[in-house]
Amino acid sequence: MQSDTKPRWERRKDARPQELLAAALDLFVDRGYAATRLEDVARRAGVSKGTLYLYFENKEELFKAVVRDNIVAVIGRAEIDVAAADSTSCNELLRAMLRRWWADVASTRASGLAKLMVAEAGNFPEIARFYNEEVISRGHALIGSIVRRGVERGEFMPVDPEMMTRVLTAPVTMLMLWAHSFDPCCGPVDAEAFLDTWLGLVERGMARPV
Amino acid sequence: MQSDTKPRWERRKDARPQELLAAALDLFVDRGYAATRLEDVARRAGVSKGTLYLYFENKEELFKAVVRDNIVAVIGRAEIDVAAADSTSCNELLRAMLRRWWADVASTRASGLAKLMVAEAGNFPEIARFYNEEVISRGHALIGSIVRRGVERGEFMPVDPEMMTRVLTAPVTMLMLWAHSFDPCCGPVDAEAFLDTWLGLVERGMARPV
Amino acid sequence: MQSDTKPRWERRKDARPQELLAAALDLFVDRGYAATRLEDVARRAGVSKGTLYLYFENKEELFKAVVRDNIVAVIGRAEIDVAAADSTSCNELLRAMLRRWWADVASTRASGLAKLMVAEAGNFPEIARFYNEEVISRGHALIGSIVRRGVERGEFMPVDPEMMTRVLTAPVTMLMLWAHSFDPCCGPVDAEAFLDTWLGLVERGMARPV
Amino acid sequence: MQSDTKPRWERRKDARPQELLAAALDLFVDRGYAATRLEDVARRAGVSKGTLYLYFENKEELFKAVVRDNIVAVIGRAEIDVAAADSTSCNELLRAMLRRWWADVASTRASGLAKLMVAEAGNFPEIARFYNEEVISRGHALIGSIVRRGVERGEFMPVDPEMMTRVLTAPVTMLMLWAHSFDPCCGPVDAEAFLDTWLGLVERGMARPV
DNA sequence: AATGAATGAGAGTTCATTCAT
DNA sequence: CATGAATGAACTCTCATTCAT
Repeated sequence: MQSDTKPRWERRKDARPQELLAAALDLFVDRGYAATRLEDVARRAGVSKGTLYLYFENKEELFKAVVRDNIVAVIGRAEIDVAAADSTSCNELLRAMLRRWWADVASTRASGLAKLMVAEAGNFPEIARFYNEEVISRGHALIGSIVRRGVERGEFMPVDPEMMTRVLTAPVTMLMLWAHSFDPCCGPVDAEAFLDTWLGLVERGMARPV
Repeated sequence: MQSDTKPRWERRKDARPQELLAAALDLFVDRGYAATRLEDVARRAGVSKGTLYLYFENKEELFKAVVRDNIVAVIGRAEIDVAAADSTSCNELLRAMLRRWWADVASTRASGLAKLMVAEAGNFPEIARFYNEEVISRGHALIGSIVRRGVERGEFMPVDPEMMTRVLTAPVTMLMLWAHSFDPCCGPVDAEAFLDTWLGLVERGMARPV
Repeated sequence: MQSDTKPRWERRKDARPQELLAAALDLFVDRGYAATRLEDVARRAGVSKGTLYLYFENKEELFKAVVRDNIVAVIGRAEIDVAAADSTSCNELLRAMLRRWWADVASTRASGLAKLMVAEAGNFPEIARFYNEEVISRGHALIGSIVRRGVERGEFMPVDPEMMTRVLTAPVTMLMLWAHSFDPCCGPVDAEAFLDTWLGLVERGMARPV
Repeated sequence: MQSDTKPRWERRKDARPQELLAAALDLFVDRGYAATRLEDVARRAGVSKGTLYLYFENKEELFKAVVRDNIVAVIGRAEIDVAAADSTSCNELLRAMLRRWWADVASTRASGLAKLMVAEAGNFPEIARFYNEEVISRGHALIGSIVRRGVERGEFMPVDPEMMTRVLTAPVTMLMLWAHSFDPCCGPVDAEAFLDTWLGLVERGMARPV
């Protein structure tokens, strides 16, 4: 369909943003915000420095776009599923959501964004607020609704749903953070075993019944 | 408390490295490694940019010194206490250690080190390994010994001590990280309520006994 | 007025260079050569950036074309009129020419060219020389011929016609320059009042006492 | 007093701003704002690019500083002299001021700023306003006060002082503009002859017949 | 003829590091 | 010891110009 002699623009405008976002995600995640050079992002996406600026206004906007691009769809789908799962036991639903979070986000490259946000929240309060509203709050609301339902139905102990939600999400978040901080240099955590242990604890606690 | 034989400026001189390390810790924690300007560190310590180089070879060495300097002896004391607390119930001991960690480290300025390490471990593998050995591993060993003892004595459910240790420490670690990332711009977490909820869950889980 | 044999887009095509020149004049006048972006010129002319290069080799050539294109035939007509006005009093003729200059050029958009040339003459000596020959010199010759005639006929004081010509044109030129520099941000000058004051001074200062 | 082996900083901090301002004036004047590279300014001042930023926040601030540095003192002194010259004839005073303006500003390198302001007023409305207030308005007020006094005393024809002031300053301003636009490529104007012609015209045109 | 995606040299700006004083 | 002026490499961002479509 096309001669291969001078493929100056092999790819299409439509694909560029995604290619750039993918490249940016990779580099931001493993070098951090400041250490990521836009020229490297461009090169990894197979374009030149200037091209990047056709699609993103500046480095900060690129960063925001990466954050947006890697979190919205996942949360959106999860919200729908939870709303539809009224008949499932809350315990089952909670376990399913936490495992799904792991499978869909935490075990993927996108988990690096969590570390990135922890690292850069101080430098980008605006993005931190954005991430808090679009990711953390929505995630908490999702888990929180399950906890609340479970408490109301008498499936769960009578706990403070807000706090319990933070507690419930913390270990999975830590799994994400380890993956992009200590794991690479101090050996990886066995995530499956960790999750099993964690979900077991959630279900029944540490104390041995007498 | 301090000998008065030395003239004032010499006493100042001895304090310089500590003042610089303190200033550097604050800024590294707030802004991350790359975004921290040495000029700001110097100014905060009340000296000039050039003076900093009399005490630290370069930015990287300063960073390493900050990490090394802030690995305090808290763990050492805790290790002794745990070894001595043979008669205490493991449940009590575990709760005590987690609360103590919170009180002595996580709620203090030193907690910033945790965020710093999570943020920069990828860029400083060597120092991450060092931190892992001196802090994380020792902390895990400490908590792990309690868990193992509890399991052996039949106080705790038969869990994998290694994994359970990671699980047990994760929420408190998250509390430290939040304090230096999202808290400043998205409102603080109520740490006391969080800890209570967390320790409650650890003891008995979510499921309501029938 | 225009043949309808050509289809619409071809008529458009013929108009393109003029549309581009008009857009370029506006922007060059407002922002100067360097600060004018070719993309803005193209957009203002309703075409794409690439199209501009079909008509002009590069930015410099566009600039030169703008200057050349805007050197209108006004002077030519004025030259004829002056030659024909042998019987008019030189004072009347001089006043008429200065007012006409104002009415036909200085008060119109074309006056921007003067500002542009003052601003960019240093960077484009070649085009400055061209402008000098085609506009300034001819304009000076025109006014100069009236002055010389007036002096010869004893209507005017015995002045140096060359110098007096420069003097006579300066205030009207300034009016043109103000219109495209300070007027937009510091409020416009009342041109009519200015001209009246100016011509009054000229009349009293030029006329030979009887 | 000082060995000449390693004269890394030959000049003092105190002298730097002036050296940089002088270099910047030269380059801004003959290349225009945009075409002046800060590296060239620095090199001409004998320092490196970075040093420039120790003294001026950015290019725009440097530009403003150049404008400020080259106009204030002159106008200030003239204001004092005019206020003190109450007994001089207004005609004499006016001629003296115009000649002095020529001698102190218009014939010097600083006159390039007038051209620069005309060229860049559109791009820097803020500086244009500043220049208008600090230079043009003050200059006009100065000349205007002489005109008004002359009219009141019956030395001058009954003219509108505001307008006449603009008229009176226009030719000298044009002299400044020519010097930095057409003169270099089309041959210089004989400023002395021009001024004589101009002042002659002014004298005859302003003086009230007895 | 027209488009607009792509390029890459070039300019402004920052900051770790040096060193004469 | 302490200073802070000076440096220059490195990075972000711009825009004239090209060229496949």
